[in-house]
Amino acid sequence: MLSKKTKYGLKALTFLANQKDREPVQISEIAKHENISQKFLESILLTLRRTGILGSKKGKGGGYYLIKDPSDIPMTTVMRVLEGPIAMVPCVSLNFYEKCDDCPNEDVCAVNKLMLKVRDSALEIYRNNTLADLI
Amino acid sequence: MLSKKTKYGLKALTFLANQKDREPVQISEIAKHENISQKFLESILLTLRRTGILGSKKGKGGGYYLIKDPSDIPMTTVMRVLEGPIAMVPCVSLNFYEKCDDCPNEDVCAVNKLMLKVRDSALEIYRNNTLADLI
DNA sequence: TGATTATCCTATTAAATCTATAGGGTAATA
DNA sequence: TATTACCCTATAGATTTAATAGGATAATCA
Repeated sequence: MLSKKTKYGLKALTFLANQKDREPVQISEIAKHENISQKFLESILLTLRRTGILGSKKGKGGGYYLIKDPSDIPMTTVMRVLEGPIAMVPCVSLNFYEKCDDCPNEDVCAVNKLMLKVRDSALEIYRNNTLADLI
Repeated sequence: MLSKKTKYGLKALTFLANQKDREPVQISEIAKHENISQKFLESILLTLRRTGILGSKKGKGGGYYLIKDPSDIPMTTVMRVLEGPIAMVPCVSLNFYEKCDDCPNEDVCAVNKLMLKVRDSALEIYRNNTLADLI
């Protein structure tokens, strides 16, 4: 199941991408428009800023804004930052690989075999979709 | 992330599919061979039996066995039984559809749009892979 | 028939994760 | 220098997942 963190993050990003200009938008405005708990959204936007997807401005007239063109923000990046690994098991993860401690041999593991295919198909979607494709 | 329930269930199913004959295999044997908590596995096998994927036999010489040919057990069935909906959000689920209460309009929702594609790609994998493809 | 075997079933606990809130700090603006 | 709005950490509440406990039931076989 997709976490609310990711869901809210995606909604916030598309809201920002839909702005006419790149002027900062206040957290409160995004939260209100997208029906999101403001404080929760605050921490999500902070994460997105730290990753270099968003920029921010303090003080009056401040807020968050996209730092890149929506077509330069692939869903792989967004998903990994918000949701974590795209793979459903660590042993098929590209960016977060980890050996399963209960599985003696990856090469003959059915779970590994199946989840590798699932990962590849998901990856293809995320790679071929940018923020621009969602608006 | 894939739940351990699903992971263990898949391992148990492939173990059964790898048996030469269709003789019942005891829970304890599967649990030992696949490094799974026996009691936890017990509840998983029970679920698989209730869904009609496995058969069981009580008493001496009893155990669990596949009730169908591995090539007649698609991963869509297995995943839905063990993991639940294939979709990552209820609003794009075929078998477990539910409207999001925080989202006023599905048609313009970015999350819906993206997750629909992800669901379709996952579904294609699960539909085209049976238990026979995992062994 | 009765002892043994192994599944069947419910309830409960323990652990982990997710979601949300609280409360104040910091920097920019006018 | 007052106001605005982001910045940051900690924590609590809720939910889900994983595992355990303990016995009931049914089949087998001597």
